[in-house]
Amino acid sequence: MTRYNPKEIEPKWQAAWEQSGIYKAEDQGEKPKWYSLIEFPYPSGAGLHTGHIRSNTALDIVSRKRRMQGFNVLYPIGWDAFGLPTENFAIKTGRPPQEVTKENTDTFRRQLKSLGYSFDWSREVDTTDPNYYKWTQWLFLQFFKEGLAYKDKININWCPKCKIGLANEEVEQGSCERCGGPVEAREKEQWILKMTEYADKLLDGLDGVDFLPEIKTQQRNWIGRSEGAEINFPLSPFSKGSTPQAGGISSIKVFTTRPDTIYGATFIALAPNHSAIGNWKLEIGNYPEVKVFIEKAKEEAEGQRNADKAGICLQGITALNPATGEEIPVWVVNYVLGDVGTGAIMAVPQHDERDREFAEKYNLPILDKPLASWEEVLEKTGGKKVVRYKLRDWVFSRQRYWGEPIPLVFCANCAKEPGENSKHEARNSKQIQNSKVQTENKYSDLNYGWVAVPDEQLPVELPRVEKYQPTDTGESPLAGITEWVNTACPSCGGPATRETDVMPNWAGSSWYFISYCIAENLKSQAPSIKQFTSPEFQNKLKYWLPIDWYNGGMEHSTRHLLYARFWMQFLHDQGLVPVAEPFAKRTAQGMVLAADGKKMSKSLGNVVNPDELVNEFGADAVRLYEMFMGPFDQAIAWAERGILGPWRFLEKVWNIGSRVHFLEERVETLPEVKRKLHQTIKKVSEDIEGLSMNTAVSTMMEFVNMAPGKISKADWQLLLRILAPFAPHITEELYQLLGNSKHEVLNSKGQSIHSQPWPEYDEALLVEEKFELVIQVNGKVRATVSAQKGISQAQAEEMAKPAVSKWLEEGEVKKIVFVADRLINFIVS
RNA sequence: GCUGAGGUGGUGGAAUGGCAGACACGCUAGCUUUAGGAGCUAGUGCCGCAAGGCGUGAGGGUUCAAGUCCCUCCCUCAGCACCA
Repeated sequence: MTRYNPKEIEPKWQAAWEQSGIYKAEDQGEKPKWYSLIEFPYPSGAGLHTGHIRSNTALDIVSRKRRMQGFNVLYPIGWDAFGLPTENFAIKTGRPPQEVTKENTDTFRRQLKSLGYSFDWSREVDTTDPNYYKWTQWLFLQFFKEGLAYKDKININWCPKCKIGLANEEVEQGSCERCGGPVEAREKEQWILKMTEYADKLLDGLDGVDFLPEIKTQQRNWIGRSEGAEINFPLSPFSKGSTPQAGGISSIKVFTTRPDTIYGATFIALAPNHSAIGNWKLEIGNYPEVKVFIEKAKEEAEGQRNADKAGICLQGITALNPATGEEIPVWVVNYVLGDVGTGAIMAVPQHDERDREFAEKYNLPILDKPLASWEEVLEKTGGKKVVRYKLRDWVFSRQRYWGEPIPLVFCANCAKEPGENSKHEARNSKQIQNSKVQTENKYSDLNYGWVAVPDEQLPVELPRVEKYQPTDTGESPLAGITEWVNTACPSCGGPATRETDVMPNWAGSSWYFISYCIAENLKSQAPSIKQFTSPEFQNKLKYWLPIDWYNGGMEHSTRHLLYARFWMQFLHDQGLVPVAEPFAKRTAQGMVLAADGKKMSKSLGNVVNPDELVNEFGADAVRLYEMFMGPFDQAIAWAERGILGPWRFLEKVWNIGSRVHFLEERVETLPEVKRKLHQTIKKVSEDIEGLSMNTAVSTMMEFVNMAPGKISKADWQLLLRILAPFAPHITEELYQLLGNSKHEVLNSKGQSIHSQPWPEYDEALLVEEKFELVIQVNGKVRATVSAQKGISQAQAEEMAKPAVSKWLEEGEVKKIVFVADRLINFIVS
């Protein structure tokens, strides 16, 4: 008998699987399809980390189980390789990011292969490959052509440290989610995708998908739909010293989700930065004090948020409650936010905690007025129903180098006479009206003169530059390459300039999951609507979509996951993809923390290196440990010696499985072992579906602990099969050792354990004949006795009494509780 | 502050209202001439020589029976955060 030596068997089987192509997915066939997906990794210079292994292994197990269950499985892999770390590395070392990326993906590929994942490597994609991003660019142009990409001068979130503009989704509590530094507002012209147009579809789509509830909650919060009304509160013409037309303004527009409470509205509260205040300099009697208050409130807002409520009454300005006709004062308060609603509220102390707190502090009236119907209020006040969203449009430009060039050209000549872009502008003007209602997002005229690069000129390739350093002026390094920037207008042929901003790193990941279905075609075909809608593309998309199970990190709930859904909703509307919701099911793994409970990081020196682990213990032990270490969805700290458990387990499996003659000597498995085997098959089958990988592994451990010398060769192979998805190498080796194939190189699909059917458990064998009857006196366990299942209460009493006579004699038996096949409880007093 | 999920040995963690601590790490003792993070056997929640008692964040309750259900409180994590 040889020792268990993963170093020898693992590379051997990895090569054999690759050669035989058993993990290659077919694009059609008799079998039902199954599409498993993990988030394709960002190939950082640090290499694969333990978190990747956790996610990849879990879905590898699911995928392998599905293959054994007879599915045609697609489990693909690729590289999300655009992004800042690579670019920053390039800046530091002066090496082209293309070269660095190649090195990093090579490392990742080697590491992933060393872990024995059943990826279909023939569909590998790389977002930085011009043959990939020509399609990313083409898809962006579909948004542009439909008027869903627009350029506007807006205040963006600018990270001065990264020298990059950020999307709302990339800002966490005023800080850059990447570097943690403070984010400032900066006015810039940006390309923006009109994600708000899809707010309702993104919301409604959640109803039909199987996402973790917390992911749905996060998305709903992020979209933040609220239905309410906008109501104008006119300025009072009656009030002394007040005018109905103060500073050219005759009313204050408020947004409320509770128009029905308007009878209780006893004052108007404005945000400190409400635009009307500046126009009332002359009318406001106490303007100097108001100004001081506003300055203070702005300072506070930058510091802590939960400052005590405070406000100041605008003397000389009085509004009318349009429902009651009563005069009410107008206050500026620190608890109303300028960027929410209209920046003005009708304060109803009776119904709103915050208004009440404020009213009590300043002795403002609290009116217990009756509620009205929405219809009545809207009619009476001339207000209108409004739906508002927290979701903002997606700022899509980045002033950096390492991203997809935005495939647009600016032509001053074409800007003069709109013609080419007429459809686009017609749509925009229609949306301008909608957007006023919805989000106040105005469209500028900045799209005039922007011309799409024609399909046949895609990709717009990222030119090699000498200097990757971003600039403080907020211009992309590409802006400095005049020979690239200056080009001919595709529309009129005149001189024109290219857009020099690039796309955010979320662009390539917004559609990569459909790219896997058509990976081969994407490479060879030039992007065009004809190609994309061809049967060649569409049949494959129809076959594979939606993704049956997508697993990834919780941190992507409001970024990648929202963006990807938005792209698919849009592409579905364009008739380009067969489903609107790409992910039928979404789960998330918990983080793998370092042994010290902190995040693994280079600077802390607490990173666990997968290469060293695989080298020391083998891929199977690493995979098994990461599944065994704790509940899948929970953050968990790496334990130095924890891997020894799974390692010893695999040694036990090896010791049983490699003594073939022993297994052959035992013709029949002992009954209790057989029962345990079938219980194990059931438990493992179910646990995989619920991602309860830790208990699946422990169940198999229990079984292997009782199996030595008691199991037949045939039954042993059932254990190997349910273990195979977890530990694919050792199980393949042991399976072949039992004489299932004479070849070390698999030359047909049937010879691998991974192509064997998933074992079914025998329901009849699960049932135990005996059980331990628990005997309690007054609810306390005093004895147990082995009994036949199905015994009656009388039989149980007879068996139990002698065992607990000592306690029964202490009093009189008042009551007996009997739970069949479980326990008997004597109540004595 | 609100919402959700949690709090179980020295550690990671198991437990359809029915023997709490499965499985694993660690530890203790013994065996084995034992290259190796070895292997094997026994033990390992706490107190107690034992009988037994006590034990799932704290306190109360329901129940023959509570880690599990209900109430109050404390703490941890996640999400939202003055969203009108």
